[in-house]
Amino acid sequence: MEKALRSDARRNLEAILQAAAEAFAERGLEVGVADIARRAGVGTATIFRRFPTKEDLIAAVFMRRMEEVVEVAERCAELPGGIAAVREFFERATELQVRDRGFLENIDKGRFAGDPRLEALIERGYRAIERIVANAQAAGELRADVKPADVPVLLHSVCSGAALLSAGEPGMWRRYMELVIDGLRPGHAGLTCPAPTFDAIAGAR
Amino acid sequence: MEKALRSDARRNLEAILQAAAEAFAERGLEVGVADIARRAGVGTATIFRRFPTKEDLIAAVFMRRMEEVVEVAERCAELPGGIAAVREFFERATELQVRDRGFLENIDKGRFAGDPRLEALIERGYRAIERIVANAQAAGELRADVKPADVPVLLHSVCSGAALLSAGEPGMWRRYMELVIDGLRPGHAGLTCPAPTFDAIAGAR
Amino acid sequence: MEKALRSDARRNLEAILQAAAEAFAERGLEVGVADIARRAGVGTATIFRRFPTKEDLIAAVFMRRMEEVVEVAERCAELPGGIAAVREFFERATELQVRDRGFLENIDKGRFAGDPRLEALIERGYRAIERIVANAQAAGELRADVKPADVPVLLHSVCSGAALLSAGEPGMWRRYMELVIDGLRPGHAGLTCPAPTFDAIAGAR
Amino acid sequence: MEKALRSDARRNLEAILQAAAEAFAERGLEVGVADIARRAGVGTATIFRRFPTKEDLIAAVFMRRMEEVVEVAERCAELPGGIAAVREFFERATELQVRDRGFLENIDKGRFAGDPRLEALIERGYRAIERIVANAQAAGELRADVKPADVPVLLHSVCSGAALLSAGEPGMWRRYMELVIDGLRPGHAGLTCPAPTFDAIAGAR
DNA sequence: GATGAATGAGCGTTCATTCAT
DNA sequence: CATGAATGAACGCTCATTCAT
Repeated sequence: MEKALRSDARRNLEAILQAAAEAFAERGLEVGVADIARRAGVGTATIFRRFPTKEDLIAAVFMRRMEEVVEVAERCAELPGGIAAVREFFERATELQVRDRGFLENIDKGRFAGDPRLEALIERGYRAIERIVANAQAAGELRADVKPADVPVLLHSVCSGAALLSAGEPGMWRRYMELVIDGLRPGHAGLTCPAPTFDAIAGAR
Repeated sequence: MEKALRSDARRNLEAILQAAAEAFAERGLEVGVADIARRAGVGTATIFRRFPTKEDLIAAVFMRRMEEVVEVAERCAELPGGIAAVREFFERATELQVRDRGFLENIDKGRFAGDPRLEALIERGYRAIERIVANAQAAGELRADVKPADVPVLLHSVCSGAALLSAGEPGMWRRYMELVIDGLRPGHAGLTCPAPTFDAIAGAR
Repeated sequence: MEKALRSDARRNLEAILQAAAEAFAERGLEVGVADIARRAGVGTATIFRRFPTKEDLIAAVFMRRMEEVVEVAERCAELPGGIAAVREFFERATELQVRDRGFLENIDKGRFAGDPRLEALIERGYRAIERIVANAQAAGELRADVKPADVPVLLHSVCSGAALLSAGEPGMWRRYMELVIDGLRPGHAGLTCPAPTFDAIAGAR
Repeated sequence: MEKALRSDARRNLEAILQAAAEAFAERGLEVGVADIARRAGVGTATIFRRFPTKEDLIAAVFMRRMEEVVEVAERCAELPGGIAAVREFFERATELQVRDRGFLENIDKGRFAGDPRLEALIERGYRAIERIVANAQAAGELRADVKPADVPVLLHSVCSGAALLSAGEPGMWRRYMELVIDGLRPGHAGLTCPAPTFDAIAGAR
């Protein structure tokens, strides 16, 4: 159970998380803690009181964004099946990630394999993705040889590719999302490589 | 004109580039110069003699890899047209990049926009890609609304996505390459977002 | 407006400036920042918090000493005119500079021409020197062909010369000051070389 | 006895000394050995073959210039006595030193107390200065309370002061030399501080 | 003997983290 | 509890000096 925070403390915590989220998103994970503190209008020590290491702060920010992604997935899992739900998930999730340099770096670095809260959250996301995939495949609108674990991989693909252009062309991610989605439709030759499992994704790095 | 190097110097230079390439590939661009020197069996100053700054070393290593990629593209541009040449390019290029964290970081950071030698090299790559795309579209095996500038973006997409798995599953990139290639085949609905130009890729970051 | 410093910070700042002043005075400007930190009983980063570069620390120490010199000049400008005030200025100023290797090096290197606070301070010094010279010449005790800009040059002359002996013979500077002052008295043949302006002193170097 | 050098070696040695002399004069003693080697058109190792340490090279260059100064002194000691010979020495010696940053730095740092060849040379200079002073005092044109050891101190004074202006106003040293010489004429009040000995000059530092 | 490449100790500087107020 | 000052380990880089060719 989390202790109840005093109201000013809660406000500070929120300011820190928001400042960190902005800073990491804009400039990547190497922004200094002092920069974040300045943005949040607090002292550095206040940050370290809540987050014993910078890593912990990164994880918290990452977790928040990941929560949004998982919620998107869960909402999409409730949609009437079909490729439209897959596309909806890619759209919403890409929108959340493509401008967030820190988030993409976190994924690239493959961190946070050990955090149980994060793992539980991701587990929820996986379950939702499984339903999205199952629904679309049941509707015959998603090729059968695609597996749920492909989805986060392809999502990251779209975001990383589109991020190359996102500074100058903010909406360009949609183009690459569409191209990838088109590859997921039925009617293609079989894949020559067996599917990974979810477990392989954040694995040994 | 480059001066001929003494044999020991040439050996050391090669050792440095190889050590740096390995280190950057395995651990990313933040590896210390001292680590690289140790790996190469030389002193740190030996590195700085050849590469006045760490940035220069990074650029040299990046350039080497990029040369390989461009050569692959040029070779594929000579192949009999069709989607097979596109696939061949993606295969060979992904193979080169997917295990190289430093290379992917360089792309993500959009560096080296100002280096004229690199820009000339990339220009060559773009020309080759244009031919690959034109050939495949002439053969009716590549959807018409795909443009050459999409290729480097999609290549980076495949590599970034597959990199998530490459530690544990070294060959998995092929799966995602195939999925993306399938999205490039003709017969899909039109893309809702106009194509970027090459110039937009390494743009304002 | 300068923010008020916390008491511990103020103490450390003072310790740093004093340690730096001593170190530069004794051993010249090439003393390492780490040496100064050790002398001051602080970590190196504490120095860099207040002085972003070593150059800034040097400038601050230089400025402090220069302030003392300028205050001496202003005090001497208030004295009843005559050569005695000139001598008083040389005495007090030489006393301040002759044991300070760092200060003399700074003058020799002609640095800090660009710092506006320093230039304003030096301007004040020049104004005071002009008064000292005018008073002494009005009293007929200073030769008429000496100009104000000669004073800082001659002061540096005395200090540099006397510094050769100051280690073994701490009071010897007085001898050379007297010799130089004697050269400033009226009754000598005219100088063959026109006077410089203040502006020429910290000029192109 | 010096070994006879092969002619190319002698040429190299000369080139090194000249390059070093120029470099030290223009930019001070902190110029890198590599810079000097480049200027001389030799490799760095060639310099270190002749001069085991940079210090030794500095000493050799210093010695050469000092030889010129001593020769000037000896020539002036032969002139018909009077203040004119003193002035002639100051003129020639200042001309040699005022544009030579390295030389002045060497004097300021008080080095080379231990080199027997240098000490012998300086001894010769002292003897010559003693004669110059004695001649001028015998002629009644130099104040009696000035001692020979004052001369090198005052010479350095003139050079250090005038060096402040020498970049922009190359002939300005003459002005300060004249002012100092005027202070050496008879007819001034006695000095309050006893004269130093030659031994005190390069003493404890 | 001459070269220039290699060296490693040391520099100024940064930053996540701890401590005193 | 919040602050910002202090810390020291680590970084990129330089240079007098040594070594291999």
